[in-house]
Amino acid sequence: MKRFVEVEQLLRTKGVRLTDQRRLVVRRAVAYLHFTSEELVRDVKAFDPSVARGTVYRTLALLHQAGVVEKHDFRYGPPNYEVTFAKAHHDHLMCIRCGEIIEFQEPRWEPMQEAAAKRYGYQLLSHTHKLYGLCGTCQRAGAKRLAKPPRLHVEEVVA
Amino acid sequence: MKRFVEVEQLLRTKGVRLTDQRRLVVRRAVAYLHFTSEELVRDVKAFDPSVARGTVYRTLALLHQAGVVEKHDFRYGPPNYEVTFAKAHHDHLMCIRCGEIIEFQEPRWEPMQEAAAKRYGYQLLSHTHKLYGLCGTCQRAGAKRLAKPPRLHVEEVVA
DNA sequence: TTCCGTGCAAATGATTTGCAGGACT
DNA sequence: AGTCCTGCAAATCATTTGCACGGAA
Repeated sequence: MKRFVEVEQLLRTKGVRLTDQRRLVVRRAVAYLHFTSEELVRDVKAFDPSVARGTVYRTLALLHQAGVVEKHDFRYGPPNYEVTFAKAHHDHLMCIRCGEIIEFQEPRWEPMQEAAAKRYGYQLLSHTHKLYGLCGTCQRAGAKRLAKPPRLHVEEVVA
Repeated sequence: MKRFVEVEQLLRTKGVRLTDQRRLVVRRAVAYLHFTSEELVRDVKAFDPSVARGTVYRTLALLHQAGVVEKHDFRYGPPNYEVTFAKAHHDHLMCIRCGEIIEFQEPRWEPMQEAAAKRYGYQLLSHTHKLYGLCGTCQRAGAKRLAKPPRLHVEEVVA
C-alpha cells in the first residue's frame, strides 16, 4: 500500500518542496517503518550513493515536524525512528534490564490523547508512549542486583 | 520533603552500593527534578569539583535502570532528564513548531498503564508519554509553511 | 536573481569507555 | 585477594552546520 504517496501529499499541503532526494528518503522510510538513522542512510545510499547523510537528517527533521516520524531513544543501542503516520497508534513496553521491547495497542488511549491535546488548544499530530519496567523473567532473575543490560540492536527486538 | 532518602533506600534494596559521589548526584537530581546532563554536572561539581562527568552519567544510568529517572529528548536543545520516582505521574504536550512544552496530568491513564504492563507480565517502573502537535498560535500562524523552530533551552519551557 | 536544497567535510554535543589507582568486602 | 567505583582523558556516536554550487521559482 503506497503510503508514501499520502506522505508526499501531506508534505505538499505544508508547502514543503519535494525534491528527488526527499522523495527517496520518504519512500525508504515508509518501506522500513522502523529504522535507525544509520540504516536509513545506508539504504538510501544503496539507491543513490550521491545523497548526503546531512540530507537524510534534514529530511528526517522535516518529517518529524510534519508529524510523520517519531524518534525513540530507548537507551539501548542507537535511537530509532518510526513512521507513525497513517499507522494504527501503538505504544511500547520495555524491560529495563534485558532490553526486550514489546509493541502493543490500546485503542482506548487515542480519544483520550485527542481530548488532552484539545484541552490546551493543540492539534495533535503524533505521540510516543513508553512504559518501562521489568519483564517476568527479569523480575525472577534479578530480584537484587541490576545486570548491565546487553547492547541490543533495536530492530532485533521491536516486534 | 527529603525524597532522596527514599531513592537511596530503593537503590539499596536493588543492591546498588551507595558511594559519596552517587549520594551527591542523587541529592542534586532530586533537588532539581528537571535538568539537563550539563546542569547536573555543573551543579554536582559546585558541591564537589572532584566528581567526574563520567561518574554523573554512570549514576544517571543506574537511576534510569532503577526506574527513578527518565530521559526526554524533545529535539529542542539538549535532552533533559526528569526524576519520576515518587512523583505524581504526568505527561508532556509539545508544539512541534514553536517548541512550547506543557506538562499535564491525566490520572485516568495510570491504572490503564498498570494494566497494560501486567498484561505482558511486566512490573511497571516508569513511563514517558509525549504528545506532539501544534499549539493554537502556531495553527493560526503557520497554516502553510513550517517555520524553523527556535532553539529553546528546555528548562525555560517545561512548566 | 533570489531562494532553497544539496553535497561535502568539519564541527558540535552528548555520552561512553579504557585505563590505572583506590576503596570496599 | 578480588571486586566494584572513580577520575581522567580520549574515543565514539549521532547529529548539525558552514560553505559554495546548482537548480527551481
